[in-house]
Amino acid sequence: MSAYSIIFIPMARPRSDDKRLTILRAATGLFAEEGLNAPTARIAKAAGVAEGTIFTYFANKDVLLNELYLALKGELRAALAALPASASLKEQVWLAWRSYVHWGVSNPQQHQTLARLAMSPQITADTLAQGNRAFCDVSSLLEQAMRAGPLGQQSVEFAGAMMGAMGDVTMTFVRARPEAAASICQDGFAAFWHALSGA
Amino acid sequence: MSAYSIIFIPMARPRSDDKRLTILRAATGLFAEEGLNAPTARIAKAAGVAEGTIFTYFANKDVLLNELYLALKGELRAALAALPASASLKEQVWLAWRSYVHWGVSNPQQHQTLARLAMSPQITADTLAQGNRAFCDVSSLLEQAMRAGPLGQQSVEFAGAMMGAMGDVTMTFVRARPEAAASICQDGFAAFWHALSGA
Amino acid sequence: MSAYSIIFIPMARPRSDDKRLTILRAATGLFAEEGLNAPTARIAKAAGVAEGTIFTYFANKDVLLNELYLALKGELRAALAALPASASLKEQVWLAWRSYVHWGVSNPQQHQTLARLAMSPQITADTLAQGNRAFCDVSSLLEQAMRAGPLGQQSVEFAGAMMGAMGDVTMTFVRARPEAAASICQDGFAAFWHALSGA
Amino acid sequence: MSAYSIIFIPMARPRSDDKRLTILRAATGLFAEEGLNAPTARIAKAAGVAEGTIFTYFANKDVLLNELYLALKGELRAALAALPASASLKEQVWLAWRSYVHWGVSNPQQHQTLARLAMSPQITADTLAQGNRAFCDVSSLLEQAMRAGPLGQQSVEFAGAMMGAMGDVTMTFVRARPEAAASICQDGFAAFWHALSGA
DNA sequence: GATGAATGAGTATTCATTCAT
DNA sequence: CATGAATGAATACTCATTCAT
Repeated sequence: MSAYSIIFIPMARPRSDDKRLTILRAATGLFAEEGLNAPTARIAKAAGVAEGTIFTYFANKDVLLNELYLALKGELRAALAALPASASLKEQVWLAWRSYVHWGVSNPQQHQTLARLAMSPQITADTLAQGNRAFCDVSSLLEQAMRAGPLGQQSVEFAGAMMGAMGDVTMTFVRARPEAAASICQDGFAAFWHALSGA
Repeated sequence: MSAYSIIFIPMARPRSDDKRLTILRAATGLFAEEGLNAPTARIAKAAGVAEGTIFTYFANKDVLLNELYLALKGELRAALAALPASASLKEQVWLAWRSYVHWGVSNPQQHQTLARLAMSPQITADTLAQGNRAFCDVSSLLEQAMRAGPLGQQSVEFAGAMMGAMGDVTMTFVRARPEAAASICQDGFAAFWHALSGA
Repeated sequence: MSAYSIIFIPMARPRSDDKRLTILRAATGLFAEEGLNAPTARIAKAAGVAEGTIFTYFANKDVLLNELYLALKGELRAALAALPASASLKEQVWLAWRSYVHWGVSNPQQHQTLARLAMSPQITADTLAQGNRAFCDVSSLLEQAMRAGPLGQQSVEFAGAMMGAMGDVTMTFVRARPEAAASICQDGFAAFWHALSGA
Repeated sequence: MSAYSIIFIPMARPRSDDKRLTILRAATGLFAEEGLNAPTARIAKAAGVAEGTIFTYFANKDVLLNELYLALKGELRAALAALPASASLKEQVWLAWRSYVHWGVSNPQQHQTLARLAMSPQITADTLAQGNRAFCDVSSLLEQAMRAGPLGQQSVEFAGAMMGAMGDVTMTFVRARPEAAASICQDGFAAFWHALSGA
């Protein structure tokens, strides 16, 4: 950026990011428990801030919803541990799958809220698109894996959506029987891998 | 009144099943477009009845939601054409899959509203259970097909949920590219069949 | 009655007085328990008639309220047993007092509803006046008794109102301690008689 | 903010007791004119506040009613001027009576609303009890005065209720003929005093 | 006449958002 | 910037009354 740039954003970042995150976290919890129409007043209380404060961080509730969607997608992305390039394709997909399921199981509120947001009419197409952008490395993995499989003629997005959907189902059943988590997660992956690669 | 009737029971306009359905249909449309918190007043207007009329057919909005869930599940069930016992297992599953995807694609509002209801905290566990009861014949198909596959150790419900989830994804992509409906539906099924049977 | 008539309405007295009374009685009970804004629908149900039937007997709810007021005043009037002209003035007043208190205690719903109606803005001045008309014989008793007392300069209505108010208080306390009914009723009368006659 | 304040506690507009009172006063007027089911919206308008504001001061209408009851009882209590211990018993009771009647006559809305609230099923027994607590000094007066009278065997509450009831009647008649206020008030008291003391 | 479904104005209450402090 | 009282449009639900059967 040139020294002549007109818009200068000082380093003094007001509106502490900390408080912003606290609000998002409180919203996540409430949305999981009461649905997306949990009142902003309750979110504020859960976050330990004043009702009005929410609106210094988010222009309105819709903005809050969209930013929360991106934040949760970001957390999920961060949870998908680095995929070691040395490992085999199947192993890499397995690692991605496992971290996805693991994230959903250990962060049930985040996962459920993310699922609800994804279905909500308040999340814009733009936000949805932007949310997917971070997952391109997983996409390229899937692209390779699906080539010879039954979805060979379809788009990577199709395979990605399948992974999300099948992963969600798997999480649900792990949650119901946590003691069988490992086998459920593995069997779910086996099913997904067959669906993807045909073998 | 026939001359044979001895006891005269005066009767006001009977509650019409037709009107009940009109309301449910209007609700389906609005819920698909605006989410489950579409106001009852708008539902009434869309159904062409007075606001109060909704509450002669449904005690409150929650009841409306739950009954709508069951009604939509029922429509879906009815759409799953009779499965010919003569056909092979794979063929029967294929027919079920195809009718499911077809139903969702040609009834997008019903499908989306059903999906939203299924995630909503207002639908009781009891309603969910009751909704599944009608699908036991599909379940027994899946049970046979999954035995030797990767989900062999898991419950039928798991397989059923997978079918639902994978079908939903398939519908979404058919909707985006209707001209490729046939191939998308088939490829989706191929993926599902691999996931289910392992072959 | 002809053998051909299916529906036989006896003397063809329309709007059976019986049903009218049933409705008034049901209203009395509900008004006592829930206040005067108990819904007409509930009154109908309690009376065992259809919602609409109420409005063939009473043009609207206000009319129902006013007619109920008069009906209850009438019942009260009927309960004030004939006052034997042979008895002394004090004894006659005592009999009137005793029957009043007794009526209120043994008909708590009637009494409470009457009290509520009397305070309600929906009862017209005309109705109130008409309700008092039947009590002129009691009035003339009071008129004689009050002459030499502290209220000697005031109107009979004043004394009548005092009797009503003091009687109501007495009923309330009898209801709270029914086992002491007799002494409470007597002491209440003694107080009233002193207030009235000054001795 | 003073330079001496160490801790800065940001404060929004504090909840004003003034506004609370304005609402209660508006409610008093409307309840007197239209009965207790005057809509909250109209109360708000009369008080010059937004509809929602009522609910920042009173959790719901029932709470408003109960708090209004206590407020009115409080006003009445405050109106019962200090009773000079030097005066004779009868004179003290007379002062209490006169201030009571005077209060009711010069605050007809307060008085009528208080009377309606006292009969309403929405006022809890607890509120009623709490409302009476402030009147114990009057009670002890009555206790002395009633000892030798016709109510000697009864509770003070009985005498208190009589005073309230007889006072209410007196107010009503004063209101009808304001020019005769003094004599009506005195005669009413004479009647009450006879009822109480027997002389 | 009797019935109860239909009506729609009316009601208490909620809630996103603003703004005085 | 934070706060939370103030706002008023919006919402689910009620209820007196009408009217088709």
